[in-house]
This record gives sequence, structure tokens and C-alpha cells, in this order.
Amino acid sequence: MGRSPCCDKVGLKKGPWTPEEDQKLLAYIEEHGHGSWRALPAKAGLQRCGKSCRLRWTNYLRPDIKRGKFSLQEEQTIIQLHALLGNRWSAIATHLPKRTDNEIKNYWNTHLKKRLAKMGIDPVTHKPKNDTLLSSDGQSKNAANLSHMAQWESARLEAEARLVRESKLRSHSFHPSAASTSAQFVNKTTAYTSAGSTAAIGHGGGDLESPTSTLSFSENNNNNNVTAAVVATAATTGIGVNSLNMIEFVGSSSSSHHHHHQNHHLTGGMIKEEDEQVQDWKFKEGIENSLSFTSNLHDMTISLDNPPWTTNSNMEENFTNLLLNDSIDDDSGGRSLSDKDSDNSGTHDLYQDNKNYWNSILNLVNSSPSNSPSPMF
DNA sequence: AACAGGTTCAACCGCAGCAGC
DNA sequence: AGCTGCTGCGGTTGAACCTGT
Repeated sequence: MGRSPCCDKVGLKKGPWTPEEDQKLLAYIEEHGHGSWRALPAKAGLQRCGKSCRLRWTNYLRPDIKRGKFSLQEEQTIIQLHALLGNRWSAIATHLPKRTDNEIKNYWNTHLKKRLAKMGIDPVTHKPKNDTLLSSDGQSKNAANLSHMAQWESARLEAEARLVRESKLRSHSFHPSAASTSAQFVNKTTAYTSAGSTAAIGHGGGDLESPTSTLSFSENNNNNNVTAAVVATAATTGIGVNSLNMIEFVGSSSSSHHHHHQNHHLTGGMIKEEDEQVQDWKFKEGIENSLSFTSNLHDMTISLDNPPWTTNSNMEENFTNLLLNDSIDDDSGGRSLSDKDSDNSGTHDLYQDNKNYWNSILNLVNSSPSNSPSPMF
């Protein structure tokens, strides 16, 4: 179990990379691909450890990295995914094409975490810090249920990662121009299918199956039964609320991008325009081998005094306002969580905002940026 | 202009998981 | 089954940069 010596080896350089080193690394990978990272530095003539080279490549030099300011939509995505997945930056990064986990992590720690804290939202739990106000009205239960969702989402992502790894192994004819170094650049198709308690393992053609998760919630309570049926097929669209207190996210997977749609040119084109980003979101929904993998993840019942998510109206808008208010008026002291009045209406607002917040998170699962051309912020 | 304190982010560290032997 | 090496991940660090005084 001995640790690999890595940079402990004497003579290996550490610290910031010089342009010359960057050039060497780029030139080598462009010509040969990275291959074994451990062996790379010697071959490329670099006095670095392989780990350092890999990091430099994946976080900085890789051509398909979008650098610069995060868009409002990206911010929202990060916040929502963080609520679902926690500090699983690599998993979050899979939903943000061209952004590295490191970049997302940094952005979270330096911007978003503080912004949420200012708003009175615990950046860890994504619940209002003064949660006692909500403990008796079912909202905590909502959060608990969402926590379950998060667990399943995590499981799904892990399953996807496995599939991706398998896929990469099978088609591992590495080409420098397709120097995919991370699972995040492999398309995935995901789906949350409302299926009651039905377990369905669906298989599609191709040598790999598309990760499709089935989430269903059906829990009994003395009072209201709410089935939250989430159907989110990768880049899903639309949300329907039927008359039975049932939320239905209906999505469709339509694209058929080829895995190698990304051109890994090593020069230029690092930053793509917004419409290209939209394309990338679309691309996420497709997968080279038209994957189809369905797992019935969970069956549970949500019992609620007040059925949550029974309406979608203004959901996104409210979430948007929550964050926008704060980011626009950054000196407001984060009062966007409705502290204008400290009476019962304030409490209600808090509840409402919290509900909207979590609704928006749920909605993320079903929504695709490609279908929300106008920023939510 | 100079300094101090705060912020950002590239890079490092250590650990865990996995594959091959 | 156990060992070893490699890779990826998340937490942390510290130099560079920014801002206020």
C-alpha cells in the first residue's frame, strides 16, 4: 500500500508551470496522447511528476475547457447539483461541459457558498439556517426525501461512471485528437422514469447501455399521498402537473451526437459561445452507442401535510430571484429569504422560498439548459 | 505610493478505488 | 488473496492579485 513517490522524488519541479513546460506537455499529448501519466514526463522531457502533468492537462491545458466567468445558468446548475450531490465536484462537473471539477470547486468555495450563506441558506444542507421554523410543516420531510433522491442520483452517477469506464475500455483506441481524459466528456443518457413501483430494466442496442435511472416515490400517509414522479431523460424538458397532485417531469432524449463530436484541437477555440454551449447540453443527452440502461432505484412514499411541488408556476423565477437579488444587491446582507417582515408572513415567505429552492433543484433534474434558452437568473 | 488585509485560483497533498500481477 | 502501481477525487495551500486605507 505504499504511496507512490510522485513529486517526492528529488529533482522534480513543483509549483507554477512555465509556458515552456506547457508547450512541451501540449506538444507531446497532441502527438502521442497522454498514455501513462507516470511515464509521460520523461518522454515529454518534463521535470515533473505524472500527477502534476495530468492535473495541468485536465485543469488547464486541455483544449475543450471553457474558462472565464461562470454564466448565471452555470451558477444555478452548480448550486442545484450541489444540493443534490454535495461536494462531489467531479459528478457536478459532468453536468457542466467544459468546466473542470477544480474550477467548479473553486467557484463554489469562493463565490457561491458565500452567496448562499448570505442568503441565510446553509451551503451544506441547502436549507435555511433557521430551519426550526420549518420543522413542523413537512418541509423537513421534503428535504429528507430529496436527500433520498440525492443518494439515488449519486448511485446513478456512479453507475454511469462505471459504464463510461467500460465504454472507454472497449473502445480504447486512443487518438490524440480525442484525448478524453475524464469521464465528464463522455456522453450520457439518463432518465428518471416515473414507474410507480415497477422495476424495469430496459436495454437498448449498442455495446453499451444508456444509464437510465428510475426514480419513483410512493409513500403512504394518513393524509395526503403525493407521488412525485420524476421523468427526466438526460436533457429533459417540460414539466407537467396533473390533477392528482402528481408532478410529472416528462423528458425526451432526442439527440444523437457522436461521441467524438468534440474536436480536440489543441490550438485555439478554448472558449465557445453560448449557443455552442447549448449544443453541448444537447450533446449530453445523446450517447455514442445509444445507451439504454434502466435501473429501478427506489420506491418510497412521500407523505406530506402539504403536497409539495404541486405547482410549477414561478418556481424557477422564484429561485432565480432568490439568487439574483443577492447577486445584484450584494450589499443587501442577504435578506432575500424574506426577512422584510418578521411576522408570520415572513415565516410563510421563508417556507415558500425554501420550497421554491428545492423545487428548483428538483426541476434541474428534469430540465435541460438546451430547453431554457433564457437564463434563469 | 505604500502597506495591510482579503480574495482568487492553480497546484499540491493524501487518500480511496481499481486493475493487474 | 494480497500486494503494488496508477488514476481520480476532494480538501487544502500559498502565491498572485485586488481593494481599501
